[in-house]
Amino acid sequence: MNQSYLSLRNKIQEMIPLSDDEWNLLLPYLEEKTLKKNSLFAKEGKVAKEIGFVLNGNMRHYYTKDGEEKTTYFYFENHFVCDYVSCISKKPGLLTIECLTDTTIIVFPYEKILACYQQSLNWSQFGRLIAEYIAIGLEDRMSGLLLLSPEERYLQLLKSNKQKILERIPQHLIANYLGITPVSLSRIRNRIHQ
Amino acid sequence: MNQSYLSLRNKIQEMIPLSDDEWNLLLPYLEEKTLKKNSLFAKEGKVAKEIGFVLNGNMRHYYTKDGEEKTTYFYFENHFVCDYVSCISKKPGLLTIECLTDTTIIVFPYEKILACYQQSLNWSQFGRLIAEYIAIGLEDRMSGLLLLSPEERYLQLLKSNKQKILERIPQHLIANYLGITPVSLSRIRNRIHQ
DNA sequence: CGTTCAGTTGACTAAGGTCAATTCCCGTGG
DNA sequence: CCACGGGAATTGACCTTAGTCAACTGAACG
Repeated sequence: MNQSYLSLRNKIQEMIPLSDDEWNLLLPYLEEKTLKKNSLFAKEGKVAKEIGFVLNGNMRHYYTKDGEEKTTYFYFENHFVCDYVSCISKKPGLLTIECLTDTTIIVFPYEKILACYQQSLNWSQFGRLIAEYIAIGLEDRMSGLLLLSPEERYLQLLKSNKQKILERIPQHLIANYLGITPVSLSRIRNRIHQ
Repeated sequence: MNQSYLSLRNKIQEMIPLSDDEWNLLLPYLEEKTLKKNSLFAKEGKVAKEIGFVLNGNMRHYYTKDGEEKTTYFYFENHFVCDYVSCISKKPGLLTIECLTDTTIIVFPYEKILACYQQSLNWSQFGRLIAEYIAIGLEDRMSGLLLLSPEERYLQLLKSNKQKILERIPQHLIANYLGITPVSLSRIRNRIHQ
């Protein structure tokens, strides 16, 4: 069997048990794709219909306000990527998801996995766990914005286990992720390192 | 059957179908409680273990930073109330949930409904839908904080369908909910109404 | 008729944004 | 090997916006 698909199956099986029969409910709809650097996986204003799973490369997602981008998430290999809120609400998304490098992903239609949720208790549990994971991530992000100053958010990032972000993402995008301008991040760094 | 419990069952059945057998999985664990004004349903730093359903009264939840409260949600009758992120992550919550009036609620242990999720496909779908509802709410809140100025958040609240908040919540708590001080909200109102 | 608390108003402060100039870093071509 | 070009990062001067603190107003209630 396709090695890429196997890594997706492994990812899912870290969360729930999955028989071959259950896996075969989704398998026919999987597709491997390659996306060029700077291309978009999801676009603000469109209803998201596909879920992706990153095999390699990295991506970010951002909200847009008056032409300004507000990054809130980076995606790396071995993670799901999707404007999940748009998928589940079936409303136009606020998010744009962009490839920061050439990226290979597995994609499948949200409606197909929704059908799995409705046929299998294990799949349904998976649907719950994914939604819970999204909710936990959103609360983490929101509480950071609400409770921490930009400087505290930067310090928290330094202490966090998100080393991939610090290692692989350029500083002006990290600034954007922290909700500040590159100029401000530069000053914060200057302040911190005396 | 207890009329209060029926209104909970109706609420659930707006989301999923539920047989008597399925309902009976949860029923033994339901309990009606009355909470006094200013008492707490959940406390920051504790792992939340119960889900509530408001029969009447209202509540708010807030995050705390350096002794300051940051309100992000108000609860009214006929809604679930819970630090759901703490329940599902089994980690100490960031939220405190406080009664703004005397309040009657139905409560049940999270672990009991989790057991329902694991036994019944319908209940499992309910678990997914609840988590999705929470995620949608959190994204809405986060994107507002990220994309809108305090004044824009106030204008959005005025246009929204959250009339209950404007009608029943005092202005200093609305200011807190908008992420600003009562002083700033007063100035914004002054600006808007010329 | 005070007491209290929410809300308003004014003066000042703090923190990050904006704009522009400068420096740094790195890859490319002569 | 060196010079140049371009984007990223830094720095300085100034601006904007909400916060803070304090004084004041007004309505509710005993």
